[in-house]
Amino acid sequence: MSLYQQLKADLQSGRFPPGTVLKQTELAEQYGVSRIPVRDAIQRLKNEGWLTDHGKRGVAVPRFDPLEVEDIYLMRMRLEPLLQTLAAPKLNAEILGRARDILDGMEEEKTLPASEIGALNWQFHTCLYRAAGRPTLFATVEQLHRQCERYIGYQSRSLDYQHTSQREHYALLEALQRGDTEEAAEILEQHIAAAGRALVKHLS
Amino acid sequence: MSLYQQLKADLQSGRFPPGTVLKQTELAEQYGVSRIPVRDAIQRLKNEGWLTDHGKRGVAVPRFDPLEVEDIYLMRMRLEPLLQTLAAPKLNAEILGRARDILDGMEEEKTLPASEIGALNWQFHTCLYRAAGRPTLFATVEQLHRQCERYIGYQSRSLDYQHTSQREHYALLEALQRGDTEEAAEILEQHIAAAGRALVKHLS
DNA sequence: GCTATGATAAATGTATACATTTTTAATTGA
DNA sequence: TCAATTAAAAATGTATACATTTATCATAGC
Repeated sequence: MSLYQQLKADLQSGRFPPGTVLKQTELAEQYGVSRIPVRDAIQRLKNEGWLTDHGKRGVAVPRFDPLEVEDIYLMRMRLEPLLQTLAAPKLNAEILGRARDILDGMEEEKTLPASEIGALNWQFHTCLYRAAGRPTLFATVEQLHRQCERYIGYQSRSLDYQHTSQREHYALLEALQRGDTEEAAEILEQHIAAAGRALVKHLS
Repeated sequence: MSLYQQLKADLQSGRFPPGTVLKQTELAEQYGVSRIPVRDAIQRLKNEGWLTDHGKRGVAVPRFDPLEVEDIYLMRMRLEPLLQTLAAPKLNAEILGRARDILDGMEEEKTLPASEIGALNWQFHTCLYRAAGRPTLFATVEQLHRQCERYIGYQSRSLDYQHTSQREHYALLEALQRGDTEEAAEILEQHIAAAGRALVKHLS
């Protein structure tokens, strides 16, 4: 397990509260490594929004920023329906089947931890997105999702929202199955908007 | 001047043709530094699309990929009008004046090098975008622009396109001045689409 | 008491040296 | 001759040591 993964996990778990300033030297000591891997990890985590520059020295754990959440979800609302629309003509029974399996898996297990639900949820969408064969667009969409992870964290969502979300997932899948690409894009846009609202609500 | 800047400039200038595989050791030797700053520079350049992973060892200078250009411009077409729309209500005479000054500056100097034209062009747009006060959205838009830089490079655009582009810039500015936000967004979307087409045409 | 300036400490940037991994090439065996 | 296995080389990952920059604090001057 790389230091990047360790540090990211610890940031997710809340070990370093927002506002904390981290120094290379400190981190190297704490994790028992030299500063070289620390530097690498910090640079990656800055790109993913887990850390931000703190003046000229050190990096800080950013505070939760509702405006950042709003921006990310606005972007996702515009890019993900586009990617899915590009994927739609290339979907086949196998891919749609895999997507349905993922949904069914989320449905069955009532006892899944929140982090697992989140992972399956993203697997469902990427399973469809990947079919587009558009690596550049896919990469940006993935990046935005990684930026969201900081906010989603390990916080559990309400069961109420989880139900709504699953209904939307199935509706999306059915629209795609009958080839109604525009309807699917519309559902997805609303789905992302709802996720954004739920997240903002949860954070405040 | 950091190694990152040097390396990026050399990639832009075509010193390393697409397909070239670069090793940390080689680069460190060539630039007369140790591998530490080389590693830092490589990681940043990978994030900006100037380099890509090459299996498990080394990085490669990516070949020009029309699909990547299409993806980037599709994204820009959806995100930049959004950002500008958010900025529109916050524009004032001072900002609009600065934007106009930049345009006039591009107009006057007929002898500007292509790279300078490109820089001024981007200054014009960011001058407007910045007013939105949406750093996250702005950062993603900037990142997409940096990804474009690899393709725009130092290649000069046709004077014909340059004229059209400037007309669109002025039309955009006027729409914003009279408060017609929707018209401005429409112009911007078409402006980006045209830039994308011109670039693809130029590359083939 | 407050600001300015300089000395000290701390943090980061970089070089060198070593450890680990991966690739390459060569040798062996069928 | 070709495939497989192993030894050598090369490239990357990481630790330690040093250089440079930035921050902190104490002291001097107003």
